[in-house]
Amino acid sequence: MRLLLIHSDYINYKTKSKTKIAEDIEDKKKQMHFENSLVVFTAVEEKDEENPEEVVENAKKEIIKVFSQVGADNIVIYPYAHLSSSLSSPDAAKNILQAMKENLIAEGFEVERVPFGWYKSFEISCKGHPLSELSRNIQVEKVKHEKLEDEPSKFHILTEGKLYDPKTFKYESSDLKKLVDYELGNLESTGEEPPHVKIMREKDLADYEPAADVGHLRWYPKGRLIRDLLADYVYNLVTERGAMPVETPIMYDLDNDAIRVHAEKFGERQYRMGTKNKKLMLRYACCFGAFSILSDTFLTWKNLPLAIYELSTYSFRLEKRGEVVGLKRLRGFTMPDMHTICADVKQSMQEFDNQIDMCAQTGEDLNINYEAIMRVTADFMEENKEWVLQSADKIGKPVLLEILPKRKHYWICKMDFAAIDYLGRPIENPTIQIDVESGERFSITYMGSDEVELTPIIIHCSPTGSIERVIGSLLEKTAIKSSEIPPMFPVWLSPTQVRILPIAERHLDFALRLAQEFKSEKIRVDVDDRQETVGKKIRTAAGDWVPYVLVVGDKELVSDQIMVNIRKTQEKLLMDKETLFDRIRKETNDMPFRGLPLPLRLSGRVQF
RNA sequence: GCCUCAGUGGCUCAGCCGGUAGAGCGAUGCCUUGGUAAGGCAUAGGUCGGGGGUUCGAAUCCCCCCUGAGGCUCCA
Repeated sequence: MRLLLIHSDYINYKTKSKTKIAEDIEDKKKQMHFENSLVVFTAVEEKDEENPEEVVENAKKEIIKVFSQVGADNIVIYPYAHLSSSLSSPDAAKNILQAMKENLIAEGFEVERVPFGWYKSFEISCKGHPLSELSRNIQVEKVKHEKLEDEPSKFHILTEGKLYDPKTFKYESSDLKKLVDYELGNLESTGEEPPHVKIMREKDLADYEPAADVGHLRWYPKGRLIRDLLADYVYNLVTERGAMPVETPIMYDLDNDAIRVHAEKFGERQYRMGTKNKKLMLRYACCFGAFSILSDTFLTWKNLPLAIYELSTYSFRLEKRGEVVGLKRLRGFTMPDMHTICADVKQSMQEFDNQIDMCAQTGEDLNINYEAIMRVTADFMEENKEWVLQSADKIGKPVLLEILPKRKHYWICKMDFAAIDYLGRPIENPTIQIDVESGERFSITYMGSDEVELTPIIIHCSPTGSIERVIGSLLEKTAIKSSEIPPMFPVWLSPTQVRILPIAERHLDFALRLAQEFKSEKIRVDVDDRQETVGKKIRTAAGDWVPYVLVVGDKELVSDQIMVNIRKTQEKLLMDKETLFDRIRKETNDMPFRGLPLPLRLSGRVQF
């Protein structure tokens, strides 16, 4: 419910003509005048119908609160549809407005309700003091009868084809133990901030954008580079496995039934917007665009399985304020999202197995330890027990298995991979889900081998999870490992891979020529040409987490050997440049490369 | 959204039982041309998150709002 509260010197209105939904009224209510009134312009919304008692109660409290602050004499409830783009039915609105009036009268207030469903003229004089114009959004809790009836899930630890009780299982991995504790609600909190938040700002990767909504970030060049490299990585990963990249719009029309029903599964967590004639939602995943393409594509059984891929820059989820944190939980985030059309459940299970391998691969490539949770419905487990045990076993270590007594989402089987952060809490990253609802809902069909139209099964898969969470996981890991190795990114993701420090000004030309050689080897290099001491420059390079720092002075001018500081091992080694080229090439392997998005010379840089 | 805590130069923070805003880092300028984690001196920079209130006087006390952190809950 939306309220606009105006403390007025006076208000008068006059009914003009009826609309189709007009209520019958006495003559005296056709024209009225009130003085020193708190006028409550009210729009009753669709979601209010779920719990009318509560919305009336909450609205009453809010009105009483304002009333007592402004010192009005009476309350005028004025139906005003234009405050909302998702109105309730007229009957529900009339009932709720009437209930508001009666409840307020019961509290001893003088209340009048302006007729509903009439075209009216009105004149209002607003007092203009600070509290004289207020708007309120009255929320209702979703009625939680579903929750109450839910049987709890059963949890097991699954390893080498056998099930164990999570409470008594002997954990070799402390990460898995932490994940299980979290899932079963046994995790005690430390009350600290996850370290990645500070690091992402200190290292000029990303920051909160105060001019946007909560949970939307600005990305500086270094952070942008890492995002792009990770995006390139996932793109290569999925296209090599046959997925076809597409790009789809970020907003969808809620008048489309399939979209509305799918969107409603997400409830309040959507950004809604509208134009004059349309109600729109911002996508919270790529599903909408992907399904829309697939339902318009003619598919036959020979095409399946078939995968399309999109990197959602951005997906939007209106997470609750207290849930939004650093890179871990955002309202605008970037998610690689692949949808695979499978002929039937059996084929989807084969694909699911392949995608487990792909997700596990990302953990290895990014050097992040993932613990896995497999979640299945009881029915699915019963029918496919052998397969579930085998698939989970592909992880190569114990996984947590959740068995849901009833299907309550669109999936019957899913696997989630989580990294564990510095504070021992999971960051959910890759995910695979077998979806048995969306094919039908979005009218996706394919021609079977006997020329009958069939509905496919769809797998959702994010091979890395959101890009922001991947970066968050990498940063958390640096904090966890900082006692063992100096914090740094993998070399292929390091914004500066090699930094050259000329000792004095006369070495600058040499340093710049050397830099060009690294550049042409596709290595991101920069030169610290600032008028600072070597000690200071070394310190700055350490702060920038540069993997290789080269000091060049008089000796290097006359020799092939360069003094190289290696961050990872803390060694200082003399080597020639070809040796270093090889070393970096080996370390960055087949990972994507992009050039340095910053000035080559440190003296030309700005601080963000 | 609810509960708890916080917001002071670009950054990290001190000042907070009311009485003219401080430091370090960074920035700028000058000196120093230096071989491995902060060279020296100087200068600039703040409506103390915003609004309202109490007071002769508010960074400091009170109220509302905004932003951030933690928890609850939910997720990629």
